[in-house]
Amino acid sequence: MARLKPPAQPPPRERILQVARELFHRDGIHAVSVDAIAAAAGTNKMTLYRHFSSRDELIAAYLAGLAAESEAVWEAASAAHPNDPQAQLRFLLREVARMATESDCRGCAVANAAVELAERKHPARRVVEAQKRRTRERLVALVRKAGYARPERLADEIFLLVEGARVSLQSIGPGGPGARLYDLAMEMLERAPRKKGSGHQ
Amino acid sequence: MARLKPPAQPPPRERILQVARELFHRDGIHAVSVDAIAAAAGTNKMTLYRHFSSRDELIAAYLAGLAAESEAVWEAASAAHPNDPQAQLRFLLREVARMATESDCRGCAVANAAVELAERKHPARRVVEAQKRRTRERLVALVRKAGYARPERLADEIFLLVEGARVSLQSIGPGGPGARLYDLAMEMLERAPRKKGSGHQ
DNA sequence: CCATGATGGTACTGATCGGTAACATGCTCT
DNA sequence: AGAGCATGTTACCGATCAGTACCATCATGG
Repeated sequence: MARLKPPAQPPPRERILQVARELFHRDGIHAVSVDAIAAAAGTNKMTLYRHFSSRDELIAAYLAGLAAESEAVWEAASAAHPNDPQAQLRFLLREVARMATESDCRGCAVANAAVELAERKHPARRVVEAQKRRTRERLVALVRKAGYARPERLADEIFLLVEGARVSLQSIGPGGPGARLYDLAMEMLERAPRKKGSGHQ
Repeated sequence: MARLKPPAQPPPRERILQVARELFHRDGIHAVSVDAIAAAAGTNKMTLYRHFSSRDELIAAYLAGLAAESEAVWEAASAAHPNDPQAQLRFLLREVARMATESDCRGCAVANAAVELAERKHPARRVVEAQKRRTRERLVALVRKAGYARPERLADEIFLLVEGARVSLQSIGPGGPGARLYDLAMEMLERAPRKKGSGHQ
């Protein structure tokens, strides 16, 4: 008796999204079938299609989940170092650099999706573009808040370094230029000119 | 009479590779069937399989062709500005920056292949990795020849900027940070410290 | 002029996959 | 207990695709 229901397991929609997150990122979106996702989630295709009207919509939901995760990282940075944009930058760069040096990491799942989904009208592309735009804006804002002159320029520089590190991880491997990401970005932040009148060193 | 044979058209193998280059890059590797390539090349699947033992081998040949094309660009830079590594760097950066701002460009086909072909044992991955490694080495050599201190570091910085510009082109679009690629790289080259004793300004 | 080899064309197989129908099960709330 | 609803299960359809068999065509070279 006393069948415990709450701890049983999360509802199928969450399990499906969790499994999709892992398999899509690890094997590539086009390489994973809905059957495989449903099976790995401990359910079946029918239940999957009761929660997602199509495979493409599952992909879009997957990407939306990634975007939410990215937001969470930014908020974690803000929470860890409130009112210290320099420390937040270091925090974020440390996070992404750590990921971009793991040998089994497949880079940025959002950027990968953009590469895999070449059709310009794919519903997931809107999510991808929105997420990248948002990241760029947050980065610009943070760099500006840190007191740098030409914040858009410096932010874009960092943005490109990060994106480059994460793609090249998949082509040239973990020993490639991406291994220098943290050092390069940190030196860039140290050398970059501050806005005059900024209170920083 | 006098049927002209030489100008007729290149042999099917070349046509197939040419079409594969266009379609694989434009639509993504996994989105193009061998039927589509054969048809677009004005031939058929049977003839395709007489020249390539499998689809994967066609992909590998496609990537080998891209690598050869990349070599040609480096040699063009060397030929256009012999014994002027600075000018060669500008030449190469201008080329890649021009491509990375076209709205219909799908970035680096080699890097895209690495993203699309997640299986670590895919025969094409060897070609991808070799090409990227080669590019990195050439860039390091050129930067060193240009008289910079810390050439590996500066070369990797440029490498990451370029790679980042070409992926982000596909996610955030042509108005993204990649639009600054040329300016950022040029300023980086101007500001970077030279090896002491270097004859440059 | 005929043999040979490369190519074009058609048709097929076997497998995978997205998506759906129909039915069975089991939980929840009343 | 019973209604209702989400879920599990199986089977199926239609389409696509990699790869192959088989034959027709046509140029070339002896």
